Amino acid sequence: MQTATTPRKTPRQTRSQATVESILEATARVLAQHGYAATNTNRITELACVSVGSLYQYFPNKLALIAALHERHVAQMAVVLLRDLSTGSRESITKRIRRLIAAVLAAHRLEPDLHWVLERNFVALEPAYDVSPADQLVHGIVRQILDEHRAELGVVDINLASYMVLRMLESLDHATVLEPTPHLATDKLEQAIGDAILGYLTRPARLE
Amino acid sequence: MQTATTPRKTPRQTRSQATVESILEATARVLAQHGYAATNTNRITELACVSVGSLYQYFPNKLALIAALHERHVAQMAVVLLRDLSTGSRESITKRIRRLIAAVLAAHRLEPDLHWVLERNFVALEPAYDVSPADQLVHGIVRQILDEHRAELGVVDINLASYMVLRMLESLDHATVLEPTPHLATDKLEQAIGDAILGYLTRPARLE
Amino acid sequence: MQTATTPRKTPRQTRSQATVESILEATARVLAQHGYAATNTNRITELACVSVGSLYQYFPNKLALIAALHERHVAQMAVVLLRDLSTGSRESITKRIRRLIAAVLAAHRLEPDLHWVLERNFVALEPAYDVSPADQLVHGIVRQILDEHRAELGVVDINLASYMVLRMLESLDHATVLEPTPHLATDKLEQAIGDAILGYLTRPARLE
Amino acid sequence: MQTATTPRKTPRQTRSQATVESILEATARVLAQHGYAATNTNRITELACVSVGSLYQYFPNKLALIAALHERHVAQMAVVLLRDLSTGSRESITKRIRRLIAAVLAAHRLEPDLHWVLERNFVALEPAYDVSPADQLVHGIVRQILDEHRAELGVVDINLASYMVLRMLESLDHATVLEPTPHLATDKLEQAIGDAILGYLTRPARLE
DNA sequence: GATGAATGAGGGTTCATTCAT
DNA sequence: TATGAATGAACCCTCATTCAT
Repeated sequence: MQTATTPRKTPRQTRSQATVESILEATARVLAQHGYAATNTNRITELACVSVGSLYQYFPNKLALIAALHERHVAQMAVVLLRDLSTGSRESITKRIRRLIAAVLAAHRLEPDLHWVLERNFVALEPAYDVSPADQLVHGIVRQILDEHRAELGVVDINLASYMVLRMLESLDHATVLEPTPHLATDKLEQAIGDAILGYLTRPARLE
Repeated sequence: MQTATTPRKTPRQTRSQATVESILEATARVLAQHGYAATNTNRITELACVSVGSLYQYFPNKLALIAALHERHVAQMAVVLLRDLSTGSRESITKRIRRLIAAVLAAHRLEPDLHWVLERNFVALEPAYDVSPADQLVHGIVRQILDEHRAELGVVDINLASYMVLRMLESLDHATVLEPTPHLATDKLEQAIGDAILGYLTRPARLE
Repeated sequence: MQTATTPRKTPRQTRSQATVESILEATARVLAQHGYAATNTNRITELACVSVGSLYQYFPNKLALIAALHERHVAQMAVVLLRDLSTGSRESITKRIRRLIAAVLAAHRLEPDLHWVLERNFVALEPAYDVSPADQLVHGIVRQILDEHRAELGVVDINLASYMVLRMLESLDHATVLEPTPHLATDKLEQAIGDAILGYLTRPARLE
Repeated sequence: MQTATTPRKTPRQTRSQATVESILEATARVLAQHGYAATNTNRITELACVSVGSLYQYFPNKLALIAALHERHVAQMAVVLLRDLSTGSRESITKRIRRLIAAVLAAHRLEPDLHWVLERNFVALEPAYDVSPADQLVHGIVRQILDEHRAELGVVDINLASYMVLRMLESLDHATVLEPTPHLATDKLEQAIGDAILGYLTRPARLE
């Protein structure tokens, strides 16, 4: 079953791997620098010092190329997340949340512009790509934290709570990394994101 | 000084007003249904039952057309916001925040898909359009609330706080309106958004 | 027999005459200022403060409009020529040639840019317009001069000679009026044109 | 620094060279046959039996294509001029002028119609193209002749004189080659052009 | 008579994709 | 396998001309 965005063939020789690598790298740079609309196969292959034909030897079409790039990108993010989140499962909830935020921020800082472009254009096109391995990883960790600290927190609906936390994480990270707001120091923002999430989770009473 | 996105001429007769209206309407529908990339002048004019020439009588180019649509859209959002936010400036902070959330949600529900597409594609292209009247309105109200309840809240940095509140508002509303999450009832989500913002604002102590 | 470039109807009322006049005037200005390619009916009617419909009430199409303008222009040139050439038929050949040159230059100076544009674009399109009344007038005068001074000149073939004189007149005048050559004073050029034509006509011996 | 009329890429393979050649050839024929206004990329590519895409692989836009054609054309003219003018620098002025006229006529006869169209439309659009290699060549030769025969001639102002000679050359050649005047034999015309120029240059006295 | 809204064929240009070499 | 020349559907936009009001 060969979907439209499946890579055409896997390169076996090292030379071919280098070609594919340089194509992906070029795609990433063009996307990040010039945006989705200005990203065309000519620009990519020129920057990659490769002929168009080569591109189509490994990718059936443009979308598949970008899908592959997306996959590679989220895989790289997942590496960072796994590295930063593999420990600390016995810490306080505050520590764990703060650690989570730091990890997600680090992952977003890998290639902010590329991430931005892919998120805005590609994922919107292909909703299936929304639930990437990295997303799932973060998702799982959030659920786990909420689960393990359920007693401690006033949270009733874990589904709702984790959804909220994920949304806040994502959007605040986006804002922090991708839109460098002048006059707002990054460390203060990171602190504030933690405050917001923890505030939501641990809010003692509803002062209606 | 005629910028590239200024409408070409204002329709005077009722007939031409109807034409412009139908063009804008068609543009909105095509954008919402098919997305930015698939929105071309042919599709628009076909749906509007109008010739290409008519489009270009009133808009100097495609971008100007979308700019006009954006302007119209945010104006409509502003109407809703003004209607829902004109009162209640003497209520408790909780009430005010909840009212604000409800208003912003209502505004986003006007044309969710169109809003989404414009936000993701058009505004990204033309950053000048980021600070729409509607945005400024909400921005002002948030600052005002924080200002007037400063004593009550533990907030120190008002810039930071209002930035955070705005981000949370925006992204959570987006999520709520644009991505109909199954298993999460809208009213509960709205409640949760309030909880999150109020939690952030009124969080009594930092439990580090 | 209604050819394609025949004016549609002659305006009888003074108001209509004013309209036609202002259309022609606007056409002349647009042609002279912006060139043939940038001359379109919209620009013309805007400058004329007249609706497109009005234009098409008096001219069946764009070509007819320009033909009419051309006709008007050469008529104006003819007026100047007639005024300056009506006397002096008994003077010396030198005087007559110099007078002719002065007259043709004066005629070209009426609307140099417009003349340039019409000559280069319109006449090439419609070769029939090449032999305008003004041309015929000059043509006749040249023949007459050559005829009357035949004995005096070494000229044998009057056809050839008048052809040559006309060509020299035309091109040198063009150059003088339309391409203001720096470092070459106009009066010296005018003198030189006379020298050239007279030199050709009166050249005593062939120094082969 | 890539100006708007610089060719896009130089064809390396023989196949692509043939393509470029056939495009230029087709452009020349369309221009010569149908004129500047009726020359569009569709017509060109159809006649060249080539797709539009191919045209735009080698020329960034229509103007660049025509610029390239112009360049090629004047280069071809320069070849003829160089061939015919490389000798004879020690002959009498009469011989030299006659030789010059014959050479310029030969160059103009290469592709009269194309030359005409390019001169009238393209060069007028892009004045930078006015001073082509061929022009400069002729210009230099005229100056040289006048300079070397200065004593012999009554010429005082060499600037003025060479300007006049060039104008006469150009316009008379134009007329001779491009407008086949019936009843005027070409050889007689060529003779007359020489008479005119020599007459101008050697005119003994001013018979005012 | 006058207006100007509406039309749509036509033109320039791009770019994903194919395929002969 | 790699190349890059060739393709052509599709897109944006212009402007001469018509016609209902």
